[in-house]
This record gives sequence, C-alpha cells and structure tokens, in this order.
Amino acid sequence: MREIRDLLNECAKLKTTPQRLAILKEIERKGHANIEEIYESIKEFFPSISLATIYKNISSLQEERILTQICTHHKPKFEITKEPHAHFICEKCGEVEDVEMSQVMLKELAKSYPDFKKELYIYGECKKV
Amino acid sequence: MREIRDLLNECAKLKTTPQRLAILKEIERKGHANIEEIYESIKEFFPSISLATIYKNISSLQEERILTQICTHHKPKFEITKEPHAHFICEKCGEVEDVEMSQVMLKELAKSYPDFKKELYIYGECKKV
DNA sequence: TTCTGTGCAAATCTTTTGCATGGCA
DNA sequence: TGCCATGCAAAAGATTTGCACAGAA
Repeated sequence: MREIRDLLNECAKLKTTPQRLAILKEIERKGHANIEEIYESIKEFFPSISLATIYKNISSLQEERILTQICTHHKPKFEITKEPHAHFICEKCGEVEDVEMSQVMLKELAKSYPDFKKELYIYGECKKV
Repeated sequence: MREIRDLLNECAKLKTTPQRLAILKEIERKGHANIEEIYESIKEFFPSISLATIYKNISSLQEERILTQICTHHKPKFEITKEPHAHFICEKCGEVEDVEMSQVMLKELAKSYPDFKKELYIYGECKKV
C-alpha cells in the first residue's frame, strides 16, 4: 500500500507540509471524515492549525485527485481516492461505509457512459443509531 | 401523469398553499433546480416570497418524499420524486440530467442491499460548457 | 532565496430560527 | 375558528478571501 507521504512527494503541485500530512493521515485513519472532524482531531496535537488551512488543503487535494468528496446528504465527507467502490450512507448520522461492487455491477457501470466517473450510494441506517 | 396539485392535496401533513404550488411547479418546469434558482424564478410573479419560505418548504416536501435532493458537488438541487433513475452531473456547471437505467443495472442494484434506497451519479461535462 | 503554505481576521455566503401576522381547511 | 404557513429580521453556520509571515524545496 502506498504511503500517505508518497502521495504528496509524488505530487508536483503540492509541497509536503506537516499540516497536509496530518490532514491526510487523519482521513486515512478515520476512513471518511468531514471538515469539522478533521479540524478537531488535528487541533489536539497541532493547536495552531486554522480552519482556513483545512479548507484550502481539502480543496487543493481534491483538485489533485488525492482526495474524493462523498455526498452524504449531511456534511460532506472526504476519503483518500482509491479503487471504485460504492458507499453506504447512514441517513440518521451521516456515517459512511465502503461497499465493494460485484463484478456484474462494475461491468454494467463500465458499459453505459464508459470513461465517465461514477458514484453509487446506498442509504439506510447504521448499527450505531 | 399525476398533477402537482394532487401531490399536495393527497398529503395529509402539508396544506396546499400558493407558495408551495409555485415551488413544485417551478421544479417540475426546470426538471432540477437549486434553492437560489427557485427563489429567483418565483420572485418574479410572487415578489413577497422569502428565502426562508423556500427553505422551509423544500425541507418539509423532502420529509414527505415529494421532493428528492440531488448531490451535485455544487449547490444541492431538487427534483420531483419519481421512478428510480441515474443522474448525469456536469462537473463544470452543476447541470443535472436524468439517465435511464438498464434492466440489468436495475436488477443488479436490487440484488445487493435490497429494500435500500440507492443513487447512481455519472460525472462529466455537459454540452453547454 | 523563492514561492507556496499557514494562520488570523474579516467578509461572504448559506441555512436556520423566532415571532407576529395571514390564510387554508 | 384553529393551526399551519408565511415573511421578516436576526442569528447561526459554513466557506472564502486578503494579507503578513513562516517554512519547504
């Protein structure tokens, strides 16, 4: 598995800063996180970080396709960009879980609108609620 | 096809008001619209309407499943709830187009997580851009 | 050394809320 | 007539911007 640090080192447009690393590592650790969650977690061991820095970085990391935004119908969440997969979204709390897609599904998706990015969301209630 | 007015008359919890009708008709006319678009259009022939009224109605109409929210990665848009279908989203301008799903796709979707609501999004660029 | 990134504060949306009044059923 | 809905204004939240300084390459 590719190290988080490599994602930045291999990215020509973005320098490797401690703040950026912390943001990516926090998202990796949680799997999926929203702006507020990232901010609160990082502040604990990085008290001077500002919300503006989180916003600016999330935005540039998305432009570089290192991060992917997930529409939850709650606060938007972010994940490290990876293989195509579906998302299970809890309608009550906004929790996100990755869901593998069947081969049939992947093939069917590839058939219509090939070369276009697709997202599949499944809505229900998670166990926590 | 069911008339817009019927959607409200048949809804026990929501009274049929001119504002509500105007909101639904505007969304039906456009197919998909965001809050600002709805507000601006309705204001022309309904100058006293307030943004708060739009927000409150969009919210209660969603609770009653009369409206469905579409995640565009731009400003959220709304459509009259209808048969399951996919959405094509323009990454540049946020335009939304309905996309029919193949029988195979519908069957495959029904197979995994049956009884759960699903949404399929396809991202690209529309002709306008 | 250069130029991008950070942090702060202010500005700018976007959305929600409280309350008095209006109007549908 | 009784409530729900509306409209206004204010509050609360979320996101963006400008600028001076810091720090990665």
